[in-house]
Amino acid sequence: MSQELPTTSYALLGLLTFGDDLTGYELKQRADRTLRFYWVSPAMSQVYTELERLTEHGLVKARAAGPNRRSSKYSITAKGRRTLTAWLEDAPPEFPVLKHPVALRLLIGHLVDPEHSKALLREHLDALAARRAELERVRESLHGRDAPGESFRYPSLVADWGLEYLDGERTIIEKLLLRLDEE
Amino acid sequence: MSQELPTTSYALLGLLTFGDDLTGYELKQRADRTLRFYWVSPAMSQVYTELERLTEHGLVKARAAGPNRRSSKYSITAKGRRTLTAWLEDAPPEFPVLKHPVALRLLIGHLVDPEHSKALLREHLDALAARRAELERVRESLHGRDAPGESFRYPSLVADWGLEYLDGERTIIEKLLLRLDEE
DNA sequence: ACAGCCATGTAACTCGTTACATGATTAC
DNA sequence: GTAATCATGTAACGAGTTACATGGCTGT
Repeated sequence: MSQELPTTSYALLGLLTFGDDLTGYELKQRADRTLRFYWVSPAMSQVYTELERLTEHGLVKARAAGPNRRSSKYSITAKGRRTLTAWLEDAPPEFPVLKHPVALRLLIGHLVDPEHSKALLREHLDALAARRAELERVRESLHGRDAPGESFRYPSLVADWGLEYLDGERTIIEKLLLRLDEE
Repeated sequence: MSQELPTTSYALLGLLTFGDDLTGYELKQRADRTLRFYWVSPAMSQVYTELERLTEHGLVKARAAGPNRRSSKYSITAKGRRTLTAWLEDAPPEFPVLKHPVALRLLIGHLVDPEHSKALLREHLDALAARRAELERVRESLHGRDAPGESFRYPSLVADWGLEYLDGERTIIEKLLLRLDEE
């Protein structure tokens, strides 16, 4: 009863609980601004597939918006809200999964020149900074609606979490670079 | 030329570069002690599938060990070593992917009682501590072969990275809990 | 008129999983 | 002798991707 859909379905359903109706396209954009940092942002085609499945289960409902049946907006249903809440309350979360191509490469660093591993880590620092800037922009867009009780309270908490994670990673990499210099 | 196999294949191939030959079963065990923390530890059946594929590509070679053709050991070939090194040098790493069920749940925390979100985070602290203990045990098993130039230098660097990551996550969660108390 | 974005959807495919089947070896 | 662990493999499936096809809308 508590996890009969893939987690990505619940994630997308959750993005429809912020008070507005979205098209598939807009839902993908919201995923790019939120889910991407803590989960995955599904491909466009996957978003449509999920919306179809959620509709079949009665968890969302499409409303044709324009006169031309394009741009139909999806909204979460009462059943969808109940189902999502039950999932939150009953399904124990898995431990996070990290797929870290940089750590994986460092693991077998003995195959390449140490300078190469250092360059790898320095490039990762750049990528981290870029990712941080993206998330910082998202975080700023929530300002003003992020006080306790307001609609973006939780998204802003999670964004702060993400920012601190990225800062922590930067610190770790810098220390690793120092250790690699002691060769 | 540089990424014509899934990353998991290269990862398993990399685990065969530490100077010993392994059976599929032993390879899975090594993955559980290393890959699990920075990538994924593939299912047993997947390990055998990958070994088959790597054999087809000439990157590993099986040597029947016992008299009974069971327990055949796999070793990396010269071509496998060249291919893996080329992958390390030429294939630019993707940005890490984090699938974080706890962050995902907190994102839609407005659907549940704040006490529930706090319990979620406290349970996550327990899970983090357990994971840390596992990794700490792995880290300790590398002591003595982890000096610069020694075979487990890089695995130990990555293990330290993992430990610091887990410590950082703990700190972040503790701060989040404090902020949630200000409701 | 044309570029670029908005918008939806299908088909083929890959990765990786779970469930299942099977048997050898080791410890008690 | 029997339970646990070692060890290998197959089959069915699910989640999600890329590539492709299509067409509407907007700004210049």
